[in-house]
Amino acid sequence: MTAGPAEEGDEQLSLPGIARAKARQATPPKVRKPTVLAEVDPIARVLVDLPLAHLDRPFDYGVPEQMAATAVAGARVKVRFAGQDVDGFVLERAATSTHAGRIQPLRRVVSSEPVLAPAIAALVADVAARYAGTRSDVLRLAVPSRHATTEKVASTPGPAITVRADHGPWAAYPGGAGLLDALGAGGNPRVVWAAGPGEDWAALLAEAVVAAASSGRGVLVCLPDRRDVDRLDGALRSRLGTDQHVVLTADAGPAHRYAAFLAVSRGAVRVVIGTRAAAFAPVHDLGLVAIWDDGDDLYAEPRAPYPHAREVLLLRAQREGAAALLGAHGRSVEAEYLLRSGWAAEVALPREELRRRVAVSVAGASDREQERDPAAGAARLPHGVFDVIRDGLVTGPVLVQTPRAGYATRLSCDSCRTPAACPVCHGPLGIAAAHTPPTCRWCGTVAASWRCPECGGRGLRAPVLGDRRTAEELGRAFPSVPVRSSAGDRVLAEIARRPTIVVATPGAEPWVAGGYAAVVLLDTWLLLARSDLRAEEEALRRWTNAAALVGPGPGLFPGPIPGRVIAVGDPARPVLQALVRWDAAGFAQREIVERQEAHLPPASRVATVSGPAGAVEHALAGVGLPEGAEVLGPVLIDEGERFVVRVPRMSGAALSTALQTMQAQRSARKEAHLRVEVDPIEIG
DNA sequence: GTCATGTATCAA
DNA sequence: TGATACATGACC
Repeated sequence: MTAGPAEEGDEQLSLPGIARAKARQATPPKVRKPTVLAEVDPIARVLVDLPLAHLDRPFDYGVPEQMAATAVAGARVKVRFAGQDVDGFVLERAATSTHAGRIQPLRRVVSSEPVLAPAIAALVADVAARYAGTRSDVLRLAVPSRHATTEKVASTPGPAITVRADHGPWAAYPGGAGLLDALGAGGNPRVVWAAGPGEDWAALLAEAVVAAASSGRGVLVCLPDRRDVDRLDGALRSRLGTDQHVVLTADAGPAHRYAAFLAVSRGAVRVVIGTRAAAFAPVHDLGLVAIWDDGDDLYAEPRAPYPHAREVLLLRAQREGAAALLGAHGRSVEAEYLLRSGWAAEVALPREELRRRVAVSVAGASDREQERDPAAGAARLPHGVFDVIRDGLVTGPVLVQTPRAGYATRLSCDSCRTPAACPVCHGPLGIAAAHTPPTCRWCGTVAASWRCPECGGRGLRAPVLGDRRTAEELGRAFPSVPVRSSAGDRVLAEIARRPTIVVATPGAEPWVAGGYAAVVLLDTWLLLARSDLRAEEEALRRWTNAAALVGPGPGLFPGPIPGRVIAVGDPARPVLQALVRWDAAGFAQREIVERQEAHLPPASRVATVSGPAGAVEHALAGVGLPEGAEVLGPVLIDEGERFVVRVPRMSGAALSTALQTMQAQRSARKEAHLRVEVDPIEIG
């Protein structure tokens, strides 16, 4: 045994006769009290917070007698690891250790609060395995940082939930009542719910929550952003009061966040709603996981290992035997895949009910049409749109959705608006800086003599648009009507149902009780001009979400007529036809077929591996990739190179395991860190 | 990651 | 020969 600086704070186990002399020390050597270990379960298996993939496993520590009662499973502790103090969580207590070497005692129990429940420890391991990451990375996402003052306050459990679900809001959905009954009876149905247009989705979601909660089980709901969380929060308050559920969002302060977390982890509250991080909430006796609008990219965690809230919830439903509900106006490709594979059943409105609720049309915005109607004054608003706005304003507010300025700065033909493609590689043309010629954003070719392949035009236009300019145009066209704008950092949550023009960017559309009198979708070509693979799916999701805010049209005779939605764009595009037919499911099916042929998710499982030039290729060469794996690349990126690995969906777990092993081996060999992303939302 | 140990390398 | 640098493996 060697003396070193680490010796100073070291403790010893109760082995007699090993007292260490400190000859050179001037002060008399301190007599260390030998550590007496706990009588019952003297071993604590500790998950140590280390950034190293090859150390991502539990280590055994001795539990000193005085920590016998506090070092409980789930407690935060400090331990000595390789000579330094590090944080960890007690996974479990045990009578014996299988470790042959020396066993160090725990240094300190930071808090006896069991913040890492066994179910969450298992989930953390599942998520780490799924995303080829480490448990310590996932733990940072799953367990909020401690707030000691908050911890001292006891949590008071709310009374038992006695409210029964009301079947009324689900009446229009075949299978809706059955879903609520199954949840109320303690069953575990798995459902993809296509929320209809004009639906008060939060009210329906609240009934599903009430149904599952009334069976005595816990419920967890994830929503994309604060606004949607607030809506469900409101709906739940009117059904359950204020003390039966808790809201977990990142924007609450650390104290408030930790208090909410503790209320859940202590079992005082069993209904949790929140944004993506809430997917890890330690809800007791989980009976239902639900997610609203799972296609929203806010569900993708930007921190390693980049898990997606939908996948986290599905892993929990699987492991904890809970029901699952995926609700959305549109349909993500992944949700459609759950239906196709038979894992979930669909709950949707019948066709005739859809037709009663909404009528969608598409207006082409050709220049000729604008010439015919110069009085309109607004270059992007074809005649039909004015009629819809004018008619709608008779009874209520009209929503005008317009893509964000600079959202996709791809040039397009200034006469027919076809997105401009590079003549060499068909990449998107853009302008890098003012007064420079158009350049391909993929290969860098300067397209000085560009000519539109569709119409032969030579002019290019930059999409310099925005909600403000649109608002000005509409204000001139309808001078007697107030125009309000909702975008960016000035998002309106809700407006009153009176004649108003509301100009909003996608995702910022204000809610209006009773629905908009009409919805207008402008510049659809701009949303489609994005260059990534999910552009169409994402555009349809955004249009559908705006269009779904429509309420019944003016209904004097003989009852409500369908709410009117009009989109400005190319009526021939399949994605706009899907919108007209209100058939996001059909579009998702079509996407799945195309992606199967192109070996793209979800038909295939894809991972990207990036790192310093040369390192990635070398690393992948040494990995035992599953059968049928394709390695694509490299693509040069800022920090080096990136490869894409894809495998048949069946081999997804094997791919994750292989990449996790690769990371462990690299970290043991002290090789450069590689970034691995399994199922990235988009590549590039 | 830190720490301890082993082997290679070099000036004296 | 000893001092130093760098590689390697354990870490409970």
